Amino acid sequence: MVATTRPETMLGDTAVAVHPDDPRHQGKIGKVIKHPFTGREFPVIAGSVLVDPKFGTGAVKVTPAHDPNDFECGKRHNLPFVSIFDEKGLVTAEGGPFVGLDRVEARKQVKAKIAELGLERGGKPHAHAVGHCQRCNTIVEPMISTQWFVKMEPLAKPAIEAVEQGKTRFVPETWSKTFFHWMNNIRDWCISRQLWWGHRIPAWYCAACQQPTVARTTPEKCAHCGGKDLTQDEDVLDTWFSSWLWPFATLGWPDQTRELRTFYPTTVMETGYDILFFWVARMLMAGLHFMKKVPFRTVYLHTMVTDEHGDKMSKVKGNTIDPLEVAQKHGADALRFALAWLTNPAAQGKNIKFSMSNVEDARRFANKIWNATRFVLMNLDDYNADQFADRTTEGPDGAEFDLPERWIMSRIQRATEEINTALEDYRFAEAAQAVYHFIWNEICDWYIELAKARLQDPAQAGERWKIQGTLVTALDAAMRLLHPFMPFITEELWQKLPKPQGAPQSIMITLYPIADPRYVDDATESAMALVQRVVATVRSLRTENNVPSSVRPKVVLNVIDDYKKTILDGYRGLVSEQARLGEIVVRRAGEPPTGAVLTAMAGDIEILLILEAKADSGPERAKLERDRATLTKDRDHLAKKLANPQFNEKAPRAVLDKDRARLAETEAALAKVEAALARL
RNA sequence: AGGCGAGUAGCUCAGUGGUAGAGCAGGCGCCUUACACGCGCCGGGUCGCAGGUUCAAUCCCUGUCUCGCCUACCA
Repeated sequence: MVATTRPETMLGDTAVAVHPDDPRHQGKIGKVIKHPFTGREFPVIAGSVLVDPKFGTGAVKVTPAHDPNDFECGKRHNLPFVSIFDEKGLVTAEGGPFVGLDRVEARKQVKAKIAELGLERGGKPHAHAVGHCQRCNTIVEPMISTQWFVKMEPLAKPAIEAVEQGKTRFVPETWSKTFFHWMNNIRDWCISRQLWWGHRIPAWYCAACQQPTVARTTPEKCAHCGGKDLTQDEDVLDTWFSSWLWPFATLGWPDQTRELRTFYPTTVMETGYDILFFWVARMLMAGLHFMKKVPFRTVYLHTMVTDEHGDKMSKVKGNTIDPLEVAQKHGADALRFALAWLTNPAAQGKNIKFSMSNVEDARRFANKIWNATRFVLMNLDDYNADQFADRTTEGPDGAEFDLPERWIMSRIQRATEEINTALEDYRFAEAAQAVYHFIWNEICDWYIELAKARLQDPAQAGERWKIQGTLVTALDAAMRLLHPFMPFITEELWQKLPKPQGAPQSIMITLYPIADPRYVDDATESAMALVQRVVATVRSLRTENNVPSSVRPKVVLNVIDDYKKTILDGYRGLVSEQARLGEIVVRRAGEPPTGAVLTAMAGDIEILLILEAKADSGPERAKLERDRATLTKDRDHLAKKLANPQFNEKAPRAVLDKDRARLAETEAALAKVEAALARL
């Protein structure tokens, strides 16, 4: 008794296989079976590969001409290969009484005939794995036919060696494992395709001797018998069979063109990881075979772009996006930036979940850049680019520029460094995010804001050209850093920026920024960080306590060291402007002011906001209590850590010093919070 | 079944041996003369689970669970 999901194929059976160790079927191996319909006689064979004794009845019918596994089995056991379907899916003469039936009809009738003869032994539901056409869902019928293959092993070997020797490397490197696994187990490549268009296979069959003649041009006569009646193979070549020639065929090969000499091999091949075998590995093999050199030195593989649910885009499913439509709606820059933002080196099984909201975010970013540039241009009426050309952080008198100018110059270098490093490592998302952060959070949120009031202040007219020049410098750097990610808007805006004599005609031919260590300024950055911290804390205090933006309260800053006093004293104007304050007093110590006072801590700096009248102390108390909880937790954690003798003994000096300093700061801040709470 | 990955804030994802970050989403307040495609502020995470190594683990090791991808197979 055998089980089958496809009864109709029994017409082509030429054996029944059982497992050699299966006690149920021991005596049957070698016996001959008579086919109930065709009358054909065939053996019961022992098949340890094909048969899983735990599955079904432990006996399997073998149809070598219509099943890939049975085909292999048929070769192993020298079984006849009986084709029971023709190319239209109709039963051939081999099918005996069923001849001429469509395969679907044949299935019904074979089943009925089995029942009629009393041979049916029941059935049960079974999830089968018969192949279906992806587009029309028709069952695919495996059949035997003559097709052309490329012998892959001799081609694979040099490619494996090239990767082993590092002539081509994968980014991320982990893909070389997958590559080796596939290449070491490579199968011959079937290049025949039964499509109605494409390059016809250059093989001709002789009517006289049936032998194939393979030639570059249409042959006059059969290479074997000289026969003149030749017919070309109907099949066409697999598309990848021409694609694997891409790296050199596109450059004029087989002619030794200038382009071929210049661009072969190329540097980076970039594609989705699903293309690794289809194309990348094959280009590598073809390149080594025809050009004797690898086609590219680096293969960058990114994850697949899927829809927002993580489903692979496919025309059949209808979840594809049309890049041209997206570009039409949101701009090519937005589309490009959105993809860059999401593109990091491929981790297997992960993908880029592409959604329109990413494109919309990128478009907002483009809008932001546009407006920032507009602001700068609006303030350049009296600006002379040539005057500023060689100045960056100090004036002709040798005097340093003001804090914001020195700060953004330093930040330009940091951003440039970060972006370049990320790009060199193929971490495109990180690079894109770094540009975004630099432009939005540093240039727009801080530098432009710090520039505004000073540009309008008649008392600072002498500073004006420095601020203007620095704004232009920052935008110039920003546009050039962003250019690979948003080529169109950056060119447009860059063209509008004032430039000194002799500047390049297009942003495309400017140099990509390189960090200049001369402008990296740690002291300036930490001073600015202090200003930012105090401003942020005051803003938070005001917002949480509903102090309207029209009110400009006086503030007292109690600091615990001279460094902070000097910095905050020196930049009271900036703090006052950004935090919308009135008078600012910075002091080392003093009695807490009486009356309507709001208190908050910026690290260990105590901020006392003095109001006309104080209303509800609830929000202030809640915030101070939250601070107290956090600070207490931090203090306990640090104290416990530092009390551990093994920590003191084994931890690096720098870590110890840092933690000790942090404990001291935390304790000081906590004491001030406690005092403020007591006063409430 | 074998191979390869991933599990971190509501979502999408960064990240580092020294007490966690972004974008978006959410809440509150603002038309503060570049931008409401905006500005300011706020909330939110025992970094899948269990062991181990270490002075110290989200990060290293082992096991485990879940999810995904690739390859093979499913009479």
